[in-house]
Amino acid sequence: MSAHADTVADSWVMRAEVTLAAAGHKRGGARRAVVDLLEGQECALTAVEIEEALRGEQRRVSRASVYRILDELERLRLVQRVETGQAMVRYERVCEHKEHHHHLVCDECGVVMPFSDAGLERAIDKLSERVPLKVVEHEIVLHGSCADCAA
Amino acid sequence: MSAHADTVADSWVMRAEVTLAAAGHKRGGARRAVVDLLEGQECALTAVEIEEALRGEQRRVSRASVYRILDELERLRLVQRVETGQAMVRYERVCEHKEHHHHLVCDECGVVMPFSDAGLERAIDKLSERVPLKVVEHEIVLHGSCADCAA
DNA sequence: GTTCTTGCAAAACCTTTGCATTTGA
DNA sequence: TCAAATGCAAAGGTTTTGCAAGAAC
Repeated sequence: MSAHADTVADSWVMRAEVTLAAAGHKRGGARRAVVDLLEGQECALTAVEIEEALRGEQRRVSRASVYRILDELERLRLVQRVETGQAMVRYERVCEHKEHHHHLVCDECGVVMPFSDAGLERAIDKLSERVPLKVVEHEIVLHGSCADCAA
Repeated sequence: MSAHADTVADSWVMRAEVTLAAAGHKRGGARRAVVDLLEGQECALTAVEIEEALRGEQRRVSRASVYRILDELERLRLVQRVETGQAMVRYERVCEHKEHHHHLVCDECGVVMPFSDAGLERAIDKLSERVPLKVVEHEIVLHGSCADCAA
C-alpha cells in the first residue's frame, strides 16, 4: 500500500487505516489520497499545499475535504498541527517515538525545517511529569533567520 | 507610570516607552492603554481579550488599533506571539531573561497556563547553537488535559 | 438501504488595510 | 504645521458549515 510498508511493518499509513476503520470510517478516496500524501512528507504541510499537491498527482480533493480530513486525523491523533507563526496552520503525521521532530522557522523567508534532538526530548519528557497537565503532545518552534537570509 | 516601576528599575513598560520613542513613535493613548494592560498580565492574551479588557476599564480601543499596536510591538520585539493551536493568536510581553516562560494548553477547555524550567532553557540554548538557523526566539507548547478536564 | 464521504458554494471568522479624522510634538 | 495615531468600515484570507450528490459497506 505504501512504499514504506516493506521496511516498516507498522507504517504510519497502516496505523492510520486501522485507526480510521476502528473509528467507524469507510475508506473514501479523498481521505486515502491525503493519507498517502502525508506518508511521503518529511515535514509539515498546509491545507492549501496538500490540495495543490493532490491536484497535480493522484486525485483532486476539494479544499473543504482536506480540512475535514485533517480535522478527523487530528482528532484521532494521526496528524499534529504545527504552528509556525505564519498565516496558515501546518499539519504532519504523528509518528510514535521514532522520527519525532520539531521545527525551525525562518521569519524572513518563511522556510520551515525539521530538527530533532534527543536531549531536548528527554528534558521535555521529564518535565511533562512535573507539570499540572496530563501531557499528550508537545511542540517546539525555534524562530530566527536561516543561513541564506542571515547572510 | 507602572505599578512595577518602584521595584524594578527597568520595567517592561519603561523599556517599551524608550524603544517606542526611539523608533519615532508618538505617545498615543490607545497604545499606552495596551502597553499598560500587557504589563499587568502574567500570561498571553488574544487581541479580542485585550479589546474587551480595555473596553471596560481604561479606554476603549478599536480592534484595528489593537492589532496595529501589537504588530508594532512585535516588530520591536516588545511582545511575542504565542500560538496555542486555538483559533486566535495570543500575545505577551517579552521579558529579558527573567520571567521567561512557556505554555501549557488544555485542549479540552482551552485554558492556557505558563510554566518555566531552567533545564529546558539550557537545553534549548545549547541546541540553538548547533542548528542551521540564527535563533532569535523559541516557543514551547505542551498540549494535554488540565487537572479539571482529566478528572 | 443506510451511513459515511465528498464537492460546491456560502458563511463565519480572524486579521489587515484604506481613508478620513484626531492627536501629539 | 506636520507626521503619527486612531476609529470605522470594508476587504482579504483561512477555515468551517449546509446541503445535495456520490460512494462504501
